[in-house]
Amino acid sequence: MTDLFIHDSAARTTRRFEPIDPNHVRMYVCGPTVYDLAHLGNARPVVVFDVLARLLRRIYPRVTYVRNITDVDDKINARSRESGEPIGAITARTTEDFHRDMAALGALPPDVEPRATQHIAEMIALIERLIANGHAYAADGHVLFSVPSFADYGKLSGRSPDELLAGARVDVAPYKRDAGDFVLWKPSDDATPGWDSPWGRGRPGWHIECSAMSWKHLGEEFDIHGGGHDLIFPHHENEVAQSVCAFPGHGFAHYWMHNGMLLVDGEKMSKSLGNFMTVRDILDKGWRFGEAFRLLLLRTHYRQALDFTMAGLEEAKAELDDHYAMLSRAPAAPGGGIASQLADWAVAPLLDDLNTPLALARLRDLRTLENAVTVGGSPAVAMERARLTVPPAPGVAAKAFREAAGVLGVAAWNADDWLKGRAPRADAAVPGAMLSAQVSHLQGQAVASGQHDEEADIDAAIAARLAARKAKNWAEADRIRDELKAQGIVLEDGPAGTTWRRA
RNA sequence: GGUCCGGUGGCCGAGUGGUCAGGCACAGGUCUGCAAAACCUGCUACGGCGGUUCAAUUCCGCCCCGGACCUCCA
Repeated sequence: MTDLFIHDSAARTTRRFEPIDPNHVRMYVCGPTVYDLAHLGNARPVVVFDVLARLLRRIYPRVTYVRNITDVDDKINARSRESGEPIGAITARTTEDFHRDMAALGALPPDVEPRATQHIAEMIALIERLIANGHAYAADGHVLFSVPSFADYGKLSGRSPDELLAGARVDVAPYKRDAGDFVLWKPSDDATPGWDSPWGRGRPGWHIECSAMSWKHLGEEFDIHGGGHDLIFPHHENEVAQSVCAFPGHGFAHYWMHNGMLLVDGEKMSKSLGNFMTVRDILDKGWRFGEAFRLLLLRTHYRQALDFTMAGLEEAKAELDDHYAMLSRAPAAPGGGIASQLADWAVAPLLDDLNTPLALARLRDLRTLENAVTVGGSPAVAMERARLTVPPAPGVAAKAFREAAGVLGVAAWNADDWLKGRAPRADAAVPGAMLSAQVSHLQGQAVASGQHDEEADIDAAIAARLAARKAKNWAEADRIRDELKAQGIVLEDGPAGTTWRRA
């Protein structure tokens, strides 16, 4: 395994990744504010940084991946006022929905998933440090960060405080010393959640939670901080200001990574625009569309904008169908040797700032290699790209495929279950946490459909067709095939007999 | 208005100063009772105008178009 390079938003260039401690890589990614179902755009950073976490774990002996849950926020308060549902119920339910949806996208849980409400003490401690260091002040029940006190403010997002003010879209609160100052702590009235603090009963501002939680779980300084591109300003800019000023001499995050926005009809999908589609909407099309959506996300480089279309989702689903068909055909083969060499070749593009589209192209070459040696055909073109001089033995390319696909987190299901559209039963490679979350959500669908009886009917129809074919009664054989096709069952005649799959 | 990112073949989408991306769709072929699957072949593009260079899709400048951010946002 060679070196990893990642694009650092702060440096605005791609840098070789050099961990603070090669024996323990630490990463923080901004998680959801839990007041509503996750939309498609929310899923992008989850999937992107899931791939990064998998890659880091392949390279380094220990990785701590922290992704927070923001369960105190004025949007949550507003939702509660509108619906009458208690705040605790909203956040608990939405957190559970989020876990379920992300699991259905094949995202492994982070190592630590801190809740903002459980880190109020750390936030208060940070704010006290900032006041003591002369970077924050209390005013009118609020505590504000003093932007002019931090010379590097604006460095991350690449703007000067003057520019920021020129385009500011909000009125400046009277208690601010400087128009750019932002809230660390604000007072709560009796109807709003609040915690006792040196400045009275109140609640945290938006940015302080991430500074507090990354500090608590990763320390004053850590390797990678990730999130959506739209968080660079003000969220991440303010995080830097808070953390660096609270802990002078520490660099906070060494690398900043930001994923591009997911668009729909050419515009950013966002809750404020109301043009969003939820992950749940995708899953309602069938459990296989969870992984199809994950593949769709990875087919575009993470820093590019991605325009979501249903046609793209269907294409991703079809690609997975072909992958699983290959996997179900391939014989078992030992790992190591050529298999690991091919897996490394397929994964290698990820080392270049997570070039998932190229890695996926190599996965397709592994599929072609396997198909050529197990089904028949020429593996020459794929061999050339994979720099092979001899065709791999049957099963070897599939073995490599499984290993490389595991880093991308795709093609993780049992191949036969996928093809036959059965209740998902993940392969052993899929960790239990993911399995249980997916099965609990999805198992009901298949069981309710009376799947076992249906499969018996399909097998009977295939047997009847076989008899017709033996009698050279082609009309009857084709009639049976067409009848099954109308039910979404596709038959394939091969040398080893007839197989079927669900379209 | 300010800052930044992008415009690649019918569609999606990597990448590169000179030699292959890849996928989908489409067309043809091998195989097959037919079909499907699989494999093979074809389809050869880099928004516009200048500049640098022996050579630019790739570097620079300008223009056009799209998008993001400018204290709700993944």
